[in-house]
Amino acid sequence: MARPQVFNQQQVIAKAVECFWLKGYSETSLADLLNAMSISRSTFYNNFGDKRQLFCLCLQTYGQQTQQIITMTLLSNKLSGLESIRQFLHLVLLAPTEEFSSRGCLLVNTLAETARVDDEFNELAKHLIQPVKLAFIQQLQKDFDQVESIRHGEWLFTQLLGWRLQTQLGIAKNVLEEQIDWSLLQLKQQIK
Amino acid sequence: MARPQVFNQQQVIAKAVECFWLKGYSETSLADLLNAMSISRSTFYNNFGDKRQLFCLCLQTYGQQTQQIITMTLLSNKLSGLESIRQFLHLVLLAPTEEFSSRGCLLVNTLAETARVDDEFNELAKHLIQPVKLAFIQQLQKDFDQVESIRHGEWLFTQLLGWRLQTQLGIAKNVLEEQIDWSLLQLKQQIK
DNA sequence: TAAGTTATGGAACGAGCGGTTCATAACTCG
DNA sequence: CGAGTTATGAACCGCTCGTTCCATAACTTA
Repeated sequence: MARPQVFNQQQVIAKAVECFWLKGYSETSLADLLNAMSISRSTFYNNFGDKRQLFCLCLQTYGQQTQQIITMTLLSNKLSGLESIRQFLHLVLLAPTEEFSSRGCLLVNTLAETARVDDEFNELAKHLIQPVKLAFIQQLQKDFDQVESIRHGEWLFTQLLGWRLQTQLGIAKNVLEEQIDWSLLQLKQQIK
Repeated sequence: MARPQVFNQQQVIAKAVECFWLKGYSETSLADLLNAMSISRSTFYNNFGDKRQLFCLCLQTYGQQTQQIITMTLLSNKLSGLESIRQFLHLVLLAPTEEFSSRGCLLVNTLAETARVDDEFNELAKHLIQPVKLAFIQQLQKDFDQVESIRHGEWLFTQLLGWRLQTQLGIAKNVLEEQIDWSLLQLKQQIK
């Protein structure tokens, strides 16, 4: 009875994610989005509300993909706690091509961009990145008690934030790898 | 022969720094600046060129102040290498009031905001923050050889970036202090 | 006083922004 | 076919942005 949607919803959202990922929320104009998504202005507003709503949707989509990476690496339970964390860090920090790693992480970028400026976005990003920290803590509980797992998990999370910023400043991959290995080594030496 | 400048140049620049520090470059409007600086539109353009030029000036001013903190703490040479680094970190991360520490660091904020978006600003911020990393390395050379000083200095610098982000996300001061102490402890244990 | 410099307020600019509206065309299915 | 839904492009809105210009006033010094 009705004309079907011609565009692939997920594909179009993926394009929007890429825009926001590349330039951040405020620097991404509607023209940028429409161009990348290859839809008309009208279709945009009919389907996605407005720019803010689309951005929230993009954050959530990105968050889900992050969840999948966590599930694949951190929660697969094949490796020891620290080794699964190492695998995760390698996957998100070292494995991507230069073009991708220079984008950083959409959630971390959003945290930095919207801090002190946009509470709604900031809270959402903060919420969506929590699973990473929690997964760290969960893995560390294989080797440490509750209190130490939390302490070390939060310590690692802080470093992850630093590394994500560093990848955008153009840190050399081998330096980054050394730092990751060294940090994990410090934790390994704490295991009784 | 001429009417003297009525406003205090340094004071007015300090106000501009505060604006950019609070909301970042793009979110700070000219109206915000004029209001905070208490000067007219015309005076603004006559004295500071335009918004971009003023921002560069603010970054440099902030960089100089950072230099002074470095000189006071890191290069005073009264303490051991690691202890002077601890003093520096305490001063910039723990000592400020909640209102101040939630602003983060103007240079780090700028790095995050302008990455992938504005090369000129990004390069300038990157340049102005180098002294911090170099001072770390310089201090570590009291206890480590050249190669290890560089490695550990860059590692600490990465953590500083993470901590600066964390302070904006509202990390508890005591957790932050624990992390700093723990990181420095790891380095201390490396001293032969 | 007169010349020269600096500050001021206000008007106006062009451009870009996000968002709305509308008429029209494309399409599916009863 | 015709009802109902979806997509489209173009025009348009009001707003804010950074920036420029100008006439005028305030002030110092020769």
